[in-house]
Amino acid sequence: MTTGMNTEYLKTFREIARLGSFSEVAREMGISQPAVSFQVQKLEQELGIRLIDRSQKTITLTKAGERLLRFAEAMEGEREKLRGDLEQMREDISGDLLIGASTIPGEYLLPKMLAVFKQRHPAVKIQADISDSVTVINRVRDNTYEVGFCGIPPEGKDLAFFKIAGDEIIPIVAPGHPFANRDEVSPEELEGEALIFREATSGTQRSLESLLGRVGIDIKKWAPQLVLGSTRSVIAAVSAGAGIGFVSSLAIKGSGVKSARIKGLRLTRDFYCVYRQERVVSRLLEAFIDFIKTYEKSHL
Amino acid sequence: MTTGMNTEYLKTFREIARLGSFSEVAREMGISQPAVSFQVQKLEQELGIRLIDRSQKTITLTKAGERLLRFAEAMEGEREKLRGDLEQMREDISGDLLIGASTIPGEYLLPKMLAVFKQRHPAVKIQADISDSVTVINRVRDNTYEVGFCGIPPEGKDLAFFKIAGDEIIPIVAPGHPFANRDEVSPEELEGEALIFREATSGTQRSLESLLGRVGIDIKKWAPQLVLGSTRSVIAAVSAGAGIGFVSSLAIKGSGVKSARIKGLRLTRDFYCVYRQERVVSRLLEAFIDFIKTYEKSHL
DNA sequence: CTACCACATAAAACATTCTTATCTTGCATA
DNA sequence: TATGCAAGATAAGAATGTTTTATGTGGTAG
Repeated sequence: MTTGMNTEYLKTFREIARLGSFSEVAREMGISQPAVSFQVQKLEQELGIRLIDRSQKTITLTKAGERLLRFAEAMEGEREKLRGDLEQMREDISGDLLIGASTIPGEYLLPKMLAVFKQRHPAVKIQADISDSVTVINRVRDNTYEVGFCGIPPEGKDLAFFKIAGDEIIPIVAPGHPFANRDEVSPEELEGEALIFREATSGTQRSLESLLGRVGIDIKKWAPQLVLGSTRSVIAAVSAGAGIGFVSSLAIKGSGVKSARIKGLRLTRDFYCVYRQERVVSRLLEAFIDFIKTYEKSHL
Repeated sequence: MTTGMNTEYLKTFREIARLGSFSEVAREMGISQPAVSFQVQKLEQELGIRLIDRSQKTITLTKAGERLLRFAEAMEGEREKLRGDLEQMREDISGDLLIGASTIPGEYLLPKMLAVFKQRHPAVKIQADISDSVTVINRVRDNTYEVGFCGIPPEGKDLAFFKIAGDEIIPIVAPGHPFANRDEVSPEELEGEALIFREATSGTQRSLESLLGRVGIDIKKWAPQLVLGSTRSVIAAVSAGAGIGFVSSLAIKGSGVKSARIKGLRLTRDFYCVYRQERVVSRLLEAFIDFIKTYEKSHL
């Protein structure tokens, strides 16, 4: 109903008071000039009184505008104090956290998340071990790790889990490769190419095998050109023009390789956060799980 | 980018603290329960900390929640003070205002507007005279009225004006009349009916005549059954079954008569607010004109 | 157990706010 | 005065945000 006065509008208003120009505020705040006009109009409407006299070349706050400015500044001060206090409360959360993660989540998902968490709770010490999904789940179960991140959901009621991200395994090629500018390639076409696999025990390779197996394709019959020990080495080999690799979509951004799609097929899988089902958890663990759960929502 | 913390969310939060239940707050505030959940989530996201513990049957504020509550209350207090001070400033606008208005604006548009203005500026005394459009304009020009409302735009550069509302002259009949349930009637059909006109000098009658004249219809050839002296009497006569009247669409709501439409024809006109073009105007007049200009925007 | 109550989640409807494009006005310059 | 420029206003459509409706989930009491 009433649109409500929000911190953003008040900030705009303070900037107008400071800079004395709508356009300049717009530039400074990275929004368009009409957006500034709009916000001022909204404030004036909500308060039922003119705040800024813009009939002359130079704009001036009205008396009411001056009053609102004081309010906006008081408000900002309170807001700052609030921020500080909440910061403090977050610092109260401290201790050590031992995490296990499988390769893809550990290398491509966790680093950013842990950095944000660490910034939010500076007093926390985190150690993250990287292994494979099965090991992660076992170590969470036996309480070696307090939390784990893996590519397969755990079984049994002793462990709780939730999905943290979706992923897709996609074929990649060097930019000069014939497939580089094609949206889709057919499974038959792949068979004739120089393929680069991961070792058979890797989670990615196993997912690839089982996902293709579901649609009747047996990749064991495809003779790989190379078998490499990590996602990074596959990407490096592909970049060097050694052939076609299959890697997690999460791993390729910024690597310069080109991705394709297999016709009629999405090789998707999910990653999970796993922890022991218990009534009592440490405040730290609770905060961490909570953070992971809401991470996606609050970071784009 | 950030959605910003607005007064509405904080109000919801205070209500939650007071009532201890999302659902109840939803009922009380006339919104749905998911809307309440949503707002709390937004707050928690923005502040990056859990505010309400809702894992048990009864919900409790966390420490951070308690802190936010104090903030919300301080905020509300400041907001209240601001409201009071602005109120005060509005009261500083005082004096007398003499307004002229033609019939339709004077009877159907102004009453509500003046009531709202009066509430906002209690120290102002307003007198509104009702006459016809031409008189209104003349009296504004000679400074008898400070502002005028009329159905025709003024000529000459000494007067400023702007549109305040659009209107349509439409045929009306009693609910039992053969035209009552028809969307449209043709001009020919009208000619044969018992017609009720206003006197020839009325603004409505003149608009009717000129608007129909433009499409080649000369209503002087239509013999009216009755010629009445006011919009209200036309409506009364129509209600009594005396025939077909032509009145402003603004005048008929709640009167019980049925409106029709003349095929292929919209008899539209606008109403204007008129005042003298001067550099210096009284604060009262400025506030009044400003209010009228923004009235439409801020009241639905 | 089972029913119920309270909060969470999802999808779609709905509303607000922003951007782009264009207009108007005042002022400075020629 | 014309002419151009800079600042703000306005309009229409795009992009976001918020709410609703419908449904899921879990805890608690009977």
